[in-house]
Amino acid sequence: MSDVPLPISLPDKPALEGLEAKWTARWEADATYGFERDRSRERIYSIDTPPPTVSGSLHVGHVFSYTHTDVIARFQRMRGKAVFYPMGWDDNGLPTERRVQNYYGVRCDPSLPYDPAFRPPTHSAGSGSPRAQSRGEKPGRHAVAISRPNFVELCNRLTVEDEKAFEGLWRHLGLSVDWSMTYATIDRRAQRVSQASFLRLVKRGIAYQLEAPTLWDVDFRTAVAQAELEDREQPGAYHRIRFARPAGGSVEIETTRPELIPACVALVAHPDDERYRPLFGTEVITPLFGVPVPVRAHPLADPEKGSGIAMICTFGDLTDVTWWRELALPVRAVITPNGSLRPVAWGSAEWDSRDPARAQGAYDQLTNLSAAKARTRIVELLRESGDLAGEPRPVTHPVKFYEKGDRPLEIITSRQWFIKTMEFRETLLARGRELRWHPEYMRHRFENWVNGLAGDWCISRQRFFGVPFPVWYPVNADGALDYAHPLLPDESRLPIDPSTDAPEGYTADQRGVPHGFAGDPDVMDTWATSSVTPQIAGGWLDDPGLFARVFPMDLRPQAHDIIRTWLFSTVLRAELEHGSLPWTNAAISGWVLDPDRKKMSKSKGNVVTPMALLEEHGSDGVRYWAASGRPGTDTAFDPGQMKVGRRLAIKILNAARFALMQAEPRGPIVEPLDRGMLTELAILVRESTEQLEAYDYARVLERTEAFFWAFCDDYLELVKSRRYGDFGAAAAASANSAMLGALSALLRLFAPYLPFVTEEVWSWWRPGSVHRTAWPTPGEVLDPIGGEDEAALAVRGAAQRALADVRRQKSMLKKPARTAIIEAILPRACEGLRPAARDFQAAAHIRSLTFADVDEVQLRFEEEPVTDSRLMSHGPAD
RNA sequence: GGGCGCGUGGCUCAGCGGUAGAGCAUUCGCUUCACACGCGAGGGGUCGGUGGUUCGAUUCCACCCGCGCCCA
Repeated sequence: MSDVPLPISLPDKPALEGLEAKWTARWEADATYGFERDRSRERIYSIDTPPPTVSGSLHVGHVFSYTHTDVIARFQRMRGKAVFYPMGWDDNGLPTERRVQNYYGVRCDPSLPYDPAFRPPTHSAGSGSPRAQSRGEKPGRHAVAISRPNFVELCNRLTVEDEKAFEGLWRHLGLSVDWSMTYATIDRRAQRVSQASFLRLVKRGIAYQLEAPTLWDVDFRTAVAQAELEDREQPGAYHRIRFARPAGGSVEIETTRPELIPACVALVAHPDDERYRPLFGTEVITPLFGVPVPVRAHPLADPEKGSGIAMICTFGDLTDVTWWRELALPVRAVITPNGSLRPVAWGSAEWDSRDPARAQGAYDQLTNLSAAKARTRIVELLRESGDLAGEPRPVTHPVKFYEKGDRPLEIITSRQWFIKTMEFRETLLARGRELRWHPEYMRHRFENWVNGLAGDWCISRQRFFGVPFPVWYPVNADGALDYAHPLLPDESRLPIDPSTDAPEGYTADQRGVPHGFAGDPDVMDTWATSSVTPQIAGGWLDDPGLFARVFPMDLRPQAHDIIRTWLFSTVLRAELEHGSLPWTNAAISGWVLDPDRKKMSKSKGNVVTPMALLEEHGSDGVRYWAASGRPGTDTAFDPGQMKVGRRLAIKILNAARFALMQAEPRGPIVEPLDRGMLTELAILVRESTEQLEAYDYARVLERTEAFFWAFCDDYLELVKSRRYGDFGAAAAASANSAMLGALSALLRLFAPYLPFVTEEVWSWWRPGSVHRTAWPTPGEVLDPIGGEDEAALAVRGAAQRALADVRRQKSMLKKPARTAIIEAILPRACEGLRPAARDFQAAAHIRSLTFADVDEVQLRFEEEPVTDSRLMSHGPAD
């Protein structure tokens, strides 16, 4: 501790109020958390923070997990690393579109031209029914249709506001982010990186387009990826349905989706199923529509399920897709992108029927109905025709939904861009083993997901506010698009928007005309951009010097629910682009649970907004709660813990005030209690450093807190009399020097967790910011006492225990604290405190101390202090 | 159905081979000159169940039960 002490200036009544405002302003003005980019790689610690989605509201879960990251960032900074810690905003995609629709009462119609004079309707004008609002897609009858560029403008306008609110909250929480490096996943830099990376993948054949069956949300009218699915238990019913055999007789299948009978292309049973073996290779006739379809064999058919024979449709589920592909079946699609049944001309080439008139009569009653309504209607038709065997049997079964959607997903054939993943599965598993996970067991989530991948990653989304595909297609003489020869821009032009920019060699007026061009209408999946945040933040294309210093990054912190999306896709992209991991460590946070042990819901998070929490308990108090949640562990939302944290912060203020209020004289640390305390502190420092290196921040906080509390309640009490000078200047000097050394180290140990109170106390007597000060070392703590002092450690322990023994006796006898002890006889086991007997006797108010063969502490008290009231009632003779 | 995690005092959680710990809550006491947003003390648990390994298990192993998450 060689720094020159400042003149000590102490407040009369230290308090936590106002520290957030005071210190966030100072840190900003001093660029305390500015990244020093000229360091060499090994002296940099780089963090790839998941950009929060600004259109969602920030909730306590964000505060929780981002605090964990900040603790690590602050620790590494104090360890001497230049910490690369930018914040990003994940603006693009559906959440923002929904919010803009609801907020402004508009909807996007890409067919409209840009209107430069457009003014958004006031959002109070109403935006549809509550249900429509909650669903987000249908802004209501009175929503104003606007062009895509106008819509994107509104998206940008709203996200700017959201970003300000988010940044304000993060600053108030005390995140040590370098705000000069902030990015958004929709800004030009992000678009350039996304598009360039995409183009490189196209050129290498890793990104490809294909017309294929794709999971599709009929409300949002967009393709979705496997990672965005979730299974939901839904009520449904098994319908037993008769298919006639031409030679007579029938076969009964069971299905939960009878409305897809017109889309049936085959029946399928297990190859070993004796019941159906004779039927393989024969044909059966679909009910109502009279379509001859083959009976086929395939091992995926489950003999135990239903009747053991199933119908294959275009497409009822992903197994249908597998069967369709592997059995080379035809396509007979009836579901449209909006989820209704499309008109069909029965008897035409693709829609063969033995009785076209009857098929048409039946099907016309289904046309334009939603799948759910068509199901109800077709059941009635089947019942009338006698093709329904028995009554539908209600069941509850898992149905695939888009995680943000309201209606079951359909499988629609459409043209989409994909990134190859299946052929990299082994490589990805190897990368997963290479990555250091905190906690280790989270690796299984990743492996589980990679092993369960069912297909390549579909990255096209039929949305508006996102990164456009930098692709055009030539328009043939007949007006059709030539998908086989996409027109790609030179990388130097990026970012481009194919809906407003023209490809090289074409002019703008050739858009959409024969021999002209057409832009790809889609935008990229939000993860297609978010999976390159290390490249965006690290300056991959525009700042190679920076990129080389920060990539692969040191840390990806995130919650465990997005391992399959964010973590997975980022690992994939880094592998494809750089042949490396994107980061060396992944620190996985748990969730915040409400008192019912459920994940804290959005609505609940909104009841107690994060800012209100920070204001009530103080940022340090909330951070204390957050940092006590161990890596990966779901943690209960617990205001009680925040209060504990707040009390700890107040205790730090008061203890520091005590230590600093009479800091002279200073001198050699010779007293055993002082030496023992510092020896113990050095052990804490050493172990804390090791544990923080291993991302075990919660344990460090717990142990530092325990040490600090004992430091206050035992050590400071034991040395109080001596430091006030009762035993002479040299003895006081020893206490003061030890106390200040300990305070300095303790403030630094607490600094990553409680940045505000530690900075406040630091400013009373030390130069600069505690957050730019070197992390304490055992050597630094031990230097003034010439190394560990085991004997002193034992003295301290003995004194602590004996003090507790005396306090116990005194408490059980209900003596006032200041009651003096004329004589104390302690068991010989306590004799170890002898070298500190002076301090011990002063703290315990013991006049005469002896050791003897007794089992328990024996105390003889002086007469209790006589109060005025006793004088009145008992008289002076007492 | 598969994977992972968790089940320790009223609550929230540590510990993880040697006769049970913390904080909160509760009870009692104390205005002790840094702090009553404080200090001291007490009560409270057969560490989910059953087997096994071991001189010895809350701690290791197996199975079971319950809860949660992820994936089918």
